[in-house]
Amino acid sequence: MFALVDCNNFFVSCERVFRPELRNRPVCVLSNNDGCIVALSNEAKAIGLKRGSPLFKVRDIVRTYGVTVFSSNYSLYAGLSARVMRVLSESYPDIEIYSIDEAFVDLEGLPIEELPARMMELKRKIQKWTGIPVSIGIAETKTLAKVAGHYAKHYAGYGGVCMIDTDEKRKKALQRLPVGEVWGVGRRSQPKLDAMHIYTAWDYVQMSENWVRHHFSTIGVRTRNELMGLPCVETSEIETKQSICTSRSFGETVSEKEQLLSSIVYFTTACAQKLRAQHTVANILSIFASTDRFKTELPQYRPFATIKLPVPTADTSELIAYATKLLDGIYRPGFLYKKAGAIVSGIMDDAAVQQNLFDVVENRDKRQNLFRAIDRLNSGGNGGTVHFAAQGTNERWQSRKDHVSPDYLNDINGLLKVK
DNA sequence: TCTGGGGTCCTAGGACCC
DNA sequence: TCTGGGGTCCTAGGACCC
Repeated sequence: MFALVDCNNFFVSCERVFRPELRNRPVCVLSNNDGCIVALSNEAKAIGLKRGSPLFKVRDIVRTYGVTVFSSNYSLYAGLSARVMRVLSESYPDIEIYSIDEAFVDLEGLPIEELPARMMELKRKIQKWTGIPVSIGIAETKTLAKVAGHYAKHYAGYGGVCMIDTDEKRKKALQRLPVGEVWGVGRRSQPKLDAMHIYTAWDYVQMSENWVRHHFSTIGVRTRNELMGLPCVETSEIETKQSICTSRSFGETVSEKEQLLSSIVYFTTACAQKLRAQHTVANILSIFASTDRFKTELPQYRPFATIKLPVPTADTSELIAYATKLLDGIYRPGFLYKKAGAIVSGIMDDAAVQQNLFDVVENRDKRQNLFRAIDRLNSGGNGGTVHFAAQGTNERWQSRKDHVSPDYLNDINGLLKVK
């Protein structure tokens, strides 16, 4: 059996840990640049707010109901996530962290009849030790555990823990679940499925394997098997990422090349740091920029440029030099740029770098030590302690964060603000 | 005034090889 | 008269996840 442990309204719950007076109140957390709602409390959902809504379109609701709004505070969420996962893994060593707010627990070997009580105890412990409420679904496949988690979260009667352990319960659960809610199917496919008169997860598993393969490929077959109780979803063993993208919308549009370049330098620097953090190098670098796609009355320009590097690298200054060249090739004056980013791909282990006969960079080993030192200085809550001059400081493109909470976990001044 | 930021996987089709 | 069969690799696009 597997358990899925899922933090409830995670970003909102993180903010509430340090602002307990906000329990039972409508609360939202916004995306980067204070753009869209990405997390909501149940009270915010109840007054009609939805995930994905741009804040400016729901200002009236926010004002009328006195909704508390937060800019996203990612280091806070990452810190609390680590605490939740630590509590989890101390009780159950075989866990798979699936996302910032979810983990699967392998319950093999434990008596099934004990599982509900054990998971209830786990839920209580996570709540008490971290302040984060969770829901737990238990079933014999990960997809069914997700289904069980759905019921645990949305039906108060379960008390936050739901187990699907018999065919009868499975049938009931699937018959009441719209197929678009199933993990791996997705809402985009719901209209297509509706047209075929497949409305529930139960309808979906009634179709033949060949039919599912034809219409929804091998992934669709896997999902069908999982819903029937046949485990097909492997433990994900993606330890290193195959591509890394860093990009942001700007707080204000920029048109000067120097401004755009400083943002590209910042994004490239972040990519290099992420490469080093997973002990890899990359041999493809891409950059892109974009005007505001919502302002259709303005001239639009969305250039993208890419280059294959002679030697794979995670050297910030080397990547910055290539990124600068790429920008030279695509920059056009007269446009108002609203977003930009950098992508590294062609990623491989840093121990497996092939030497290039025409390599012009000297002292690669020494430079590696340099960046190791820089990464140490910038680690923990000390991001930005050391950076390249080309990145600039306090540039206009930096994201808006009008409602950000203190950095409670890393900054003593933040803690002092807790009531 | 104002609309997020990451990732992964699969398939089809074309280019190219023998 | 008449034109196979089998493979790999790459890319673009779509769909999914959080």
